[in-house]
Amino acid sequence: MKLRVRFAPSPTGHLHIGGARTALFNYLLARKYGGTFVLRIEDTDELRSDEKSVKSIFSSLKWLGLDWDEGAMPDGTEIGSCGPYIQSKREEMGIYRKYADQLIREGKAYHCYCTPQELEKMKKKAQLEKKSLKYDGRCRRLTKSQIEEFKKEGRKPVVRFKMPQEGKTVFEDLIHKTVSFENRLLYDCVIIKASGYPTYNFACVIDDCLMKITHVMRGDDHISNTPLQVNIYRALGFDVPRFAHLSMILGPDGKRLSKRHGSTSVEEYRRRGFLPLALRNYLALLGFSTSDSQQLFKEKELEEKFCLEGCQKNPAVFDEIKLRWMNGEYIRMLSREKLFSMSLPFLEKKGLKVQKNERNIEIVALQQEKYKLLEDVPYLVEFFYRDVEYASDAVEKVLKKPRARAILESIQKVYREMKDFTEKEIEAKTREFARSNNYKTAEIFHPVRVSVSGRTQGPTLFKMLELLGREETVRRISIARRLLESA
RNA sequence: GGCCCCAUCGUCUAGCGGCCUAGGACGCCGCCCUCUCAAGGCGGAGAUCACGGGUUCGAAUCCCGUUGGGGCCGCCA
Repeated sequence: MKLRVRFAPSPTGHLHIGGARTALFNYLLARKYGGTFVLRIEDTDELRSDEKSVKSIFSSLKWLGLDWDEGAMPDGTEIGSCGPYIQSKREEMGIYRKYADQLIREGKAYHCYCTPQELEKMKKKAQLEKKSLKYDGRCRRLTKSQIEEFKKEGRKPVVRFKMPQEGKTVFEDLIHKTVSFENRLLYDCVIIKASGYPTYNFACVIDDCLMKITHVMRGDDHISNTPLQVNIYRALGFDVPRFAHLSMILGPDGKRLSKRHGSTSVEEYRRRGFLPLALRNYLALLGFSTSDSQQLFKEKELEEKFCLEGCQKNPAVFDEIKLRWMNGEYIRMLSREKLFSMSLPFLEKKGLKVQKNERNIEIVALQQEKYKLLEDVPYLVEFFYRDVEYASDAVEKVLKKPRARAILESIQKVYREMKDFTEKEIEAKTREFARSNNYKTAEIFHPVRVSVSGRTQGPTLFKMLELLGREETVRRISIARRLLESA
């Protein structure tokens, strides 16, 4: 049987890091074994689901390069023969209702007329008596007259699934091995809400079955849902799929990753200049590793090396420092042209309108090894395009050195008289100047650097001057000299 | 509180009974390279394998317990 996996987000916000990791692992598993990766939208929460989130999730998945073979597509169409792939549409078709009715007919489910307030009271009471908080199943055996009474009151019932009350529900998890639950601790969960919508646990089972999903890979916060679902599969006479529960991703404080830990949506990482392949690589290493603990994976290499055996049971702390390192690695692997085009939006955001030409490509590439994020690019290149802002520490520590004034005056003259203002020539002339005047090279290099860039750190000096051009170099040295005179 | 899951350097992890005086990666420190900053190269610190019992000739690896952390306990998914 061909492997089929799915990613089934609920559209209640942007794609979260944890969701992205789940999607990635499903994608990798499908690619590795030549299976099918299905995308299903679980929008059965009528209040919180919205179209905007669907769009955002699509765009994040697409950005990460996690293409799906089947399911809802960004243009509103659907691919595949198991559709619709959006649960609200499936609900409209009465798919869930049909199976719920079947269960009721077979005596495996029943109507429950308890109101939320009554359930709340029940829970409070149980709490006081230190009993289990689960629903007590009181509506399992309602008399005809009781039902009439409720109907007269206008109560809208939910449908509850009759959970077995003895024995154990056991399943083999591909990552956790055998997981077992006592049935008497399970409870009759709601499968159809009063609104007529299915609950997650029900819709999920129906759809995974109808969509012929063979492997359900998801976060291990779903482990406790699994016995419920297994029993629903069985009651319906469905085959139970294989489960693989992935460990959680935690924040630095060891708590489940959430907004208060900083950026948590893929969208934010994109905005900050992380590269999709870098994020993908990093995410893959949260809960997966090869036997040689490989860190960096080339394109397609993850698809080849991914396997369930390499998946981790224990939770992983999300380490942005390591992600940044990895992002730097990926930025360094970019071609100059690619680096430039990817940097453009970030330059524009900072008000730098930069044409695509050889000079500008070179300017951006000049400090390629320094960027950790694309967001770093504008700051590191801005002085090429804007008036220099002299950093105070640079002025104090370098420009105000006793001999700097005289040196700047002389070297400016040298530059002014040069014919070919090229990297090689500038270096030759500058070194020659140092030698004949008995200066240490550093005495010249540093003030020149600060003069043209305003900073003590920057690209390699002579290339920087060449790119700035003779005019601009000379002009900036003048500005620096004037600054010193007025100081 | 009940149930479930988990437990190797600060972090991600290798390890699946002897090769482990525990390997790699990030981060940290030092040195080298060098026009600065990076990048790169080399080296270092960093884990009594949570703790306690077993099993075994032998345990980070298997079993039990304890502790700690996390998850779930919704007409949310």
